[in-house]
Amino acid sequence: MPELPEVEVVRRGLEAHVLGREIAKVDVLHPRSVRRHPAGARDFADLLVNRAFVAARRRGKYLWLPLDDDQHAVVGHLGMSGQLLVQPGAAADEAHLRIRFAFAAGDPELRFVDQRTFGGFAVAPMDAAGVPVPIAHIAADPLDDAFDDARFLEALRRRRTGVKRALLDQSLISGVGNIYADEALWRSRLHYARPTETLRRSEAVRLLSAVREVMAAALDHGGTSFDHLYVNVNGESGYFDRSLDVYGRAGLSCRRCEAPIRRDPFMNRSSFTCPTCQPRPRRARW
DNA sequence: CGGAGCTCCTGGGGGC
DNA sequence: TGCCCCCAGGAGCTCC
Repeated sequence: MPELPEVEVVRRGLEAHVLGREIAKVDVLHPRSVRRHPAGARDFADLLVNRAFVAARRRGKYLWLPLDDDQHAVVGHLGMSGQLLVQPGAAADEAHLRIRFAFAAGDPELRFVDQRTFGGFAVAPMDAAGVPVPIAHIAADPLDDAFDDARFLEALRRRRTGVKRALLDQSLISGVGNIYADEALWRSRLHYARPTETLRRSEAVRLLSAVREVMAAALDHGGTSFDHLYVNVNGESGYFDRSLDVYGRAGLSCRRCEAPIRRDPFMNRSSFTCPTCQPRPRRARW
């Protein structure tokens, strides 16, 4: 389950391996992987052949590769299980290979492998700022220079929802998934059901700092992975679950106070909290 | 229009 | 051993 730091590692890999190379052939092996390309798989491939990627960019967990026509980009999301692999053409196809990008100069080729097919790609026009139109509505992520702290803190406290829901809302702040939301809330000692409108400014500031710390720590380790499905662009698995303080630690003791970590159902998934460090607010909202 | 809930998908794992 | 069901999750969509 790649989160922002893992996607950044993939972006760097793409930058190193696929830029400036003429695309010779694109095979779409599963239609669902191009479902965000309305004109279909054939059109997706035709728009890319004889073109080249000139950059590798990211916003939140979205990646895009601008083309040498200066107008379009391949844009996509890895979803839960997506991997971008740089592989020799002679390597056997992976069990869940969905898209193959082969280059005129030969090896290596780029492969999109995705077991659960939540991920996918499209060719889309870019807006004046160079952002693909389909993702122009996504907020900046907290590691982006363009992220406006003051504006985020204001918008957060104007919301009328639980603080974790707000963290997961990509129109407010992008790139925060379930794992890092729980980690950042634990660090800042906030319960997921805390109503956003009751957050003191200092608490909101602490929370934003914690989000950045969690992401930065993961990036330092070359991307976090808690799932064998996650593999970086070179196919090497990152592994960093020792750094997790609460996520997935139900019943284990809190690293701060030793109380047993609890797991609660949350939006058809889970939230992990320390009942002592993160007491449930009297007026809970989620 | 903001907020909340549903849906897509696959394979690992537990229960029986 | 085999079958069934639950679970993981981002984000687009729909509904109120």
